[in-house]
Amino acid sequence: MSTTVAPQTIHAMLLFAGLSENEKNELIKGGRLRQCSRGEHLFLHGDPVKSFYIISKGTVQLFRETPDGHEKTIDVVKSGQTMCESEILDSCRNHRVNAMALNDVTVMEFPVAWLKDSARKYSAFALNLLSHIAQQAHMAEVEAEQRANMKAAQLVACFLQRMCVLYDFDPKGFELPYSKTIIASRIGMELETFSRTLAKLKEHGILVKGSHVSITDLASVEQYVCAACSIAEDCPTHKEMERKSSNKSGDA
Amino acid sequence: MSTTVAPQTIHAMLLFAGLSENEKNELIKGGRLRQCSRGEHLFLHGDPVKSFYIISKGTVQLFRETPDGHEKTIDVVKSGQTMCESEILDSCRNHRVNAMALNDVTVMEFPVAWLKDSARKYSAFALNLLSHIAQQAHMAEVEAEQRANMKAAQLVACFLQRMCVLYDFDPKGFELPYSKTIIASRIGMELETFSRTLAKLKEHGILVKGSHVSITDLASVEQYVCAACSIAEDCPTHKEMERKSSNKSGDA
DNA sequence: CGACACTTTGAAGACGATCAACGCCGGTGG
DNA sequence: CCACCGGCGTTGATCGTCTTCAAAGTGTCG
Repeated sequence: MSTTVAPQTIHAMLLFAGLSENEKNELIKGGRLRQCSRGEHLFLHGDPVKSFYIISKGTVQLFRETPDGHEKTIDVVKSGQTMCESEILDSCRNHRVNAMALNDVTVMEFPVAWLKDSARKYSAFALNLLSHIAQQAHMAEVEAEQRANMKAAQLVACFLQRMCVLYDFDPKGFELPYSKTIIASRIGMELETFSRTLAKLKEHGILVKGSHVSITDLASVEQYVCAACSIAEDCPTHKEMERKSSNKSGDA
Repeated sequence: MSTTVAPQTIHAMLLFAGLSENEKNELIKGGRLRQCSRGEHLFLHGDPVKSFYIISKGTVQLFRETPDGHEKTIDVVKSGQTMCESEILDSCRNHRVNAMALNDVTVMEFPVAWLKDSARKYSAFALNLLSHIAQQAHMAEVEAEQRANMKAAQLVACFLQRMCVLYDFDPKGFELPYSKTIIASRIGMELETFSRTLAKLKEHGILVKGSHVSITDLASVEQYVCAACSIAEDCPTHKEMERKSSNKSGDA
C-alpha cells in the first residue's frame, strides 16, 4: 500500500540519511505512536504546538478557516511525510492550521524540543532537516508562481501529475485518493470550477470518470502543462512522469 | 540609511546569533565583498549556483521570465537579507531566477560549500539557519494564502504596510523605495491594476501621490486589510504597525 | 526641445466565483 | 423493499474582478 510506511521504513527516510543505525534508533526512541481515526483532529488552529509529526500511515488534511467562513485546504499530507517542522523551527507557540485525519492515521509524535535538540546533537540530521525545509520552500514557491501564471485547467493537470508521482500511481489509470471537494480546495479553486475543468481536460489527454483518472496522452499533457511552466526543465514531477512513460511498468 | 548594513552590522544578524565573536569572525572570513552597480546582474536564470549572499547595501530584484515572455518579480531583497540559501540547501545546480541590482549594491559572497560546512561545524549556526528558512517558508505560505483570498486593494494595502515595517518608514509619509512597475510585479498584478488600486485606496485611509505614500488612517487600513486576513492575530507586520501607531515617533 | 521610461486612464474581454437547481448514490428507518 | 435523507458532484446562468490592448499624460535627462 502506498499510504503505509512500516515502522522500520521510517529508518529509510531521507531525514535520517547519513546516521548510523544506533543514532537513528536513539532519535526515533524520542517519539511515540499515536492513532487517529477518520475525521479525528490531530490539532486545531490556535492549539499550542506540542509535537513534530512523521506520518506513518494514512492521510492528513491541513486546512484553515478564512475570515469569511470558507475552509481552505493548505495541504494534504501522506505517510512518509512530516508535519509542523516549520512551525517548531519558527518557534511558533500556536498552530496556524487545523489537522484532520482523512482516513485511519498513524503518526509518530515527537515533542517540540526533540527537533532542535536532535539538530543540535547530530549535524547530519540538521543538514537533512535543512534540505527538507529548503525543498518544501521551493515547492511552495513553485506552486505560488503556478497559481499566478497558469489557468485552472493547467493547474489541475499539473496537480494530477504530481499526485501520480507522489502516490506512485499508474498514469494510465488510477483512483483519486481523496474527495474532489478536498482536491479542489487544495488547488485553490472552487469545486464547480474543478468539476468543469476535469471535463475539459479530455481535450488535453486526461480522461476523468467519477473518481477514476486516466492520463491517456502523456505527451499532450506535458505540452499543455509543462510548456506553460517556468520551472519545467528542473521539475522533478515532470522528469518522473517522463520516466514512468518510458518504463511501461505500472504497479496498480 | 535603512538600505545599508555596515560590515560590522553583519555580526549583529540573527543568522550569527549565539556565536562568539571569534566564531563569527571565523565564519565571515569565508566570504568576500562584491560590488554591483545599478542594472548589473548578480546572476542569471540557469547560471550555476556559486554563492550564498548576504546583502550589505542596496536592493536586489529577483525575477523570472515566464514562458509567454512576461517578467515576474519573485522578490525584492534589501540590505540585511540573504539570497540563495534555499537553492544551496536544496542542492540546486542552477539558479532558478535572475538577480539584478536595483541600485548600487554591495554583497558579501560566500562559496556554496561554506553554508553547509558552517552548519555542520557550528550547531548554533545550523539552528539559526533553520529558523531563518522556516520563517521564509512561513512568509511564503502566508503570501500564497493572501493572494488566493484577498482582492487587489487589500493585497496592495497589506504590502504597503509590510514595506513600512521592512524599511522602517514612517507610515504618515514615505517614498516608495522602487518603481511601481516592480512593486506591481512583486505583488503579482498588472501595473494598470496596481495604479487603479492605489487611487481607490484613499477610501481606506491610504493616500498615494506619485511615489509618495501616506497612511492617513491606520485604523481604517487595519480594519480593511487585516480583518480579511486569516493570520491577522499572529502577523508580525500587523503588530509592528500597531506599535508604530502608538509610538508617535517617526524617523523620516 | 525631444527622446525615453514610467505611469495613468479608458474600454473591452476572459476567467473564475457565486448562486441556484438538479442528479447520483449510500445509508437509515419504516 | 421502498421512501427519505444527506453528502457529494455536476451543470447552468450571472456577476465581479483582473487582464489586455490602446492611447495619452508626466517626468527626467541628454
